Amino acid sequence: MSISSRFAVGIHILSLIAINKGGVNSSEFIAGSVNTNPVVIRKIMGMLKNAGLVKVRPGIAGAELAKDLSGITLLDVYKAVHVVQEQELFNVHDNPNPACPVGRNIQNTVVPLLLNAQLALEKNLEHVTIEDIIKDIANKEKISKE
Amino acid sequence: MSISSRFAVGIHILSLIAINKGGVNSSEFIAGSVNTNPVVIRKIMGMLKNAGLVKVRPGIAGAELAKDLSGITLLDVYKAVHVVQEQELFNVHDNPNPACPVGRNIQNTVVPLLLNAQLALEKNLEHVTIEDIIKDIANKEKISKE
DNA sequence: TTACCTGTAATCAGGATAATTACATCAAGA
DNA sequence: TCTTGATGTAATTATCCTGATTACAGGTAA
Repeated sequence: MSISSRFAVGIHILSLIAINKGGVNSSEFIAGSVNTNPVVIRKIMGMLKNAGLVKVRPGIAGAELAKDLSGITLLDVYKAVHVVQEQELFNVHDNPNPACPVGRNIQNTVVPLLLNAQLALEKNLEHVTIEDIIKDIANKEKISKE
Repeated sequence: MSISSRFAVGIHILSLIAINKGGVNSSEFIAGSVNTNPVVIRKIMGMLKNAGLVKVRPGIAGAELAKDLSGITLLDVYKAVHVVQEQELFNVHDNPNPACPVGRNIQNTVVPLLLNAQLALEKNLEHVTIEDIIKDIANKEKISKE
């Protein structure tokens, strides 16, 4: 099991739009940087648009950020691209045997614990913004030029 | 995307073995409580055995815990049943374009952040033991009898 | 020997992913 | 207005994982 790369691609897209501000961020241009098909980019871009992170219009080439860099967290992206259903990171078997003490209690016992773990993950993602990513990339570029 | 229910079933199995201590925990018995096929149980049991959490022997009915209840954490179970590959909860697209400043840095920038989030999840699981689960089940049973 | 268990390979349907083709729709310039 | 080139989306495909199931090899004890 692995969380879809849509998430990482979403981060890539937003970072690229931010860094290439002024340039024309068409789906083909972005696909070239991500190294995938433009349709894949447009699909993910649609999700980012629905989440209010990005402005795109049919027929007009290019995309812009709809929010300030520092106002977009990785959690925003994660939720936007629907890589994990709400409260469903962990799958729990259903229909355990109600005639068994373990069977009839396991769900109520385990589900809150797993939700808690999922929450810990998501809280962590909330503390990083696209601005942080951009700064890190700029930093790495600077270092490599030295 | 969803993390395989093997994890929840693994917890179920260990809890059942603990509570039914003294009884014969055959794969068929456990399957009856989980409500699945005995082969599914045996496969997961094999993983729990490889991880040193459980003792089972070919030909002999029943399984026992190989460790103390309080010494088995949810993280132990999670790792035992291989629901998430080491350091691969998040999938990152490969071969981004090295000719692009974002493309050539995105992996080195994003991977550590995602690993960090995965670690937050796993740390959380480490703080809960099978003993906690058993106590919670016992508690819920007691309440429901009142 | 018989009966019953564990271990495991093989198969199957169902669902998700990522890539791709095809096409409808829209906007702007010649 | 017509052409060009972009976005939006449906449909298809190969690949992979899951969970259930059948089948059978091998172990253990009465």
